[in-house]
Amino acid sequence: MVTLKQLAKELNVSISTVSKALNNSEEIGEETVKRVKELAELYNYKPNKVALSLKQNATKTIGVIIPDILNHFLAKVLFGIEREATKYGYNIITCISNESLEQEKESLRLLANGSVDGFILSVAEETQIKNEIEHFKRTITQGLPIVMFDRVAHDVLCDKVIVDDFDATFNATKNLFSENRKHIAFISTLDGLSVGKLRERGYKKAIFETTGGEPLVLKIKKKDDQQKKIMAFFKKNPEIDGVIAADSSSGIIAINTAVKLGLKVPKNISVIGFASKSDSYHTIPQLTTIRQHAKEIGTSAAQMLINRLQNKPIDVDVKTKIVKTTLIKGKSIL
Amino acid sequence: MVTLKQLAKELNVSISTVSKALNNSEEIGEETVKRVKELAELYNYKPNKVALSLKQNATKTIGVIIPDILNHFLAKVLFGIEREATKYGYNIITCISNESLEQEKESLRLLANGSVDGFILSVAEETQIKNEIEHFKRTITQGLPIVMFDRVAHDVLCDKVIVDDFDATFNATKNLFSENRKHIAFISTLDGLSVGKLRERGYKKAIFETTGGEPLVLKIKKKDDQQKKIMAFFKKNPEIDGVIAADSSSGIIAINTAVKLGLKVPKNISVIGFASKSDSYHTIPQLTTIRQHAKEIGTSAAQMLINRLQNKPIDVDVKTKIVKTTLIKGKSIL
DNA sequence: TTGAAAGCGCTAACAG
DNA sequence: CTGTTAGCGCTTTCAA
Repeated sequence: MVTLKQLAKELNVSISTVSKALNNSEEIGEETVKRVKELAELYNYKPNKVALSLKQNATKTIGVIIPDILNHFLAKVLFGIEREATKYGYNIITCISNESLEQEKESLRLLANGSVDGFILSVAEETQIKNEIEHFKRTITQGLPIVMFDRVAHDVLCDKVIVDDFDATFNATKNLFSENRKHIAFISTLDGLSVGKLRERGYKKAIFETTGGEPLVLKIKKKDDQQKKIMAFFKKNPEIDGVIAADSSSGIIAINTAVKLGLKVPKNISVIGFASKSDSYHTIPQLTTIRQHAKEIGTSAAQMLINRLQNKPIDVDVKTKIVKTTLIKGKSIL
Repeated sequence: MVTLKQLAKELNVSISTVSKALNNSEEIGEETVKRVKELAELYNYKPNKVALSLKQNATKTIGVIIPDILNHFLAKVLFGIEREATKYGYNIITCISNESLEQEKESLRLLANGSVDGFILSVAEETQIKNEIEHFKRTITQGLPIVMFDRVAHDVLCDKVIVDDFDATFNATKNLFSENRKHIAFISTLDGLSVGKLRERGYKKAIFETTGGEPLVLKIKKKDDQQKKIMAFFKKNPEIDGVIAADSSSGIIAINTAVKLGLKVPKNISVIGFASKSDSYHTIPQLTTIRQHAKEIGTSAAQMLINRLQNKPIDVDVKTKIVKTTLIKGKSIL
């Protein structure tokens, strides 16, 4: 890479002249500016980012820590963050915590050394289970703002972007009741997560409000065979005529399992799942989905962080933005 | 963030003494080292990454440019890259080209200013179609090594990690012939990509070698309704008794469609698709998949790049690593 | 209109 | 054993 120094030498002027010329300073003579710019162009000069960062004490880089890149929702949020960040001239450094508290801490620690100006993150499962928040607080105290999305630590004072998980399942369940379903089950692989709990509560509230009957909940662990669990669940509870799935794969597998068991979807059983558009094509009939607008969540999170970074006076009041879900009707409900 | 300067002042020693003490230099007295380390600990001192990068003229950061983060395969490669990079103390800056040549160029340009030490990338679809490679060459000439994976530009001299796409579909097709299938179709959404073409060729070669009959190919465009296309294809060609799907969703939809049409899988029709483990659970029976070992591809790519970065003498000969696919039998073939 | 110098935070050669 | 100095590439004040 060419440096100002090299250009200056070649042009027989000083480094500062070159710098000013390239930055369109009024101070420099027209002729000089022209000469400088031409040579810079020729050598494809680009200001060294690292030097700029050091000088300006800001990297224009955002640290993003997500628990799982293979999760379609999280990947899509990342996409949204990347788009928005790029738009404002920010780069993103991505770390994957793998749902591990240790890795989350480590990533935070490693990047909190001037590598990034702030963080956008979704809390790891282990962190939520152990309810650890010190590492977040420490980071914020150090002067690095954090924006949390989806899985948030409520006790940490920072900006947040969340989904209306409770309302989403509440409304979805109500929806199935309104098409006269009597035995609506809830299937979830997200038991350890704040969002999983909220979704379960929304479902239960709808059940209690409507029938006063017993909720029917199937919790699946990561290591379980999801297909087998769901098949066994359906066989054991043949009265099930509606399913709310808290995650994308459970909804897909529920439909396929129902079909396999000879049930007609949606004639005999309705299914609604948290899933993306592309997931909904993985079943026949197409899955009715609760969309979380992952990309918008990413966009909002990035906006909030960049906003905070650019408003120098440390704004004390934190904001929580709720991105509302939308129920997109496929053919899996009446 | 605390700096050496502040520590030095507080300790009444020089900056370099502090620096040396913290770096366990032999030069510094035991007592001093102790005092320095204690204060550093107290203030949670961490060397400023940006200053180090400037000094050492290396950022320990890798630029990763991928065409689509929502593609499960690419996301998994990214995961592999992140793991391996982290292991060696490298961070990754991720850019998403969105299959666009312009964005790919822009990302390369924006990061080639000292932000990263090298690149790992998979070529955007538009770039492959237009066959543009100048931006890659320019970057390499600038001294930034590139490692390409999966979708590579063969005319660019750089390290590459690729999949044995041709062999994979060739063998998969042969496999279906060996279970006595007579009318094997090929379904692909990847027509514009180098890997899509290779997969088609592998299939065709197997067809020609075995039956001498006509290949039966369905190409689906991004904007098409994939479910409808596949349904129509099956209806128009009821003789089909085997399917090789070049992408993950086509395989899943093919099985679901077959089931919908009343066919028994695998009794009446076998299906093999390029897909991940989690995808294979999206069908009943479980999809037989060609696994690309995405994570290993990421790991290898990262290793190759880091290796090149650490072997200062610019190694001229480039390597291409082929990661072999594995056929994982589900229940969708005999 | 141009240049010299300081400084961002750090390391390292060299001097004391 | 400790300190001074230079320098990584850049911007910016101040001096010429």
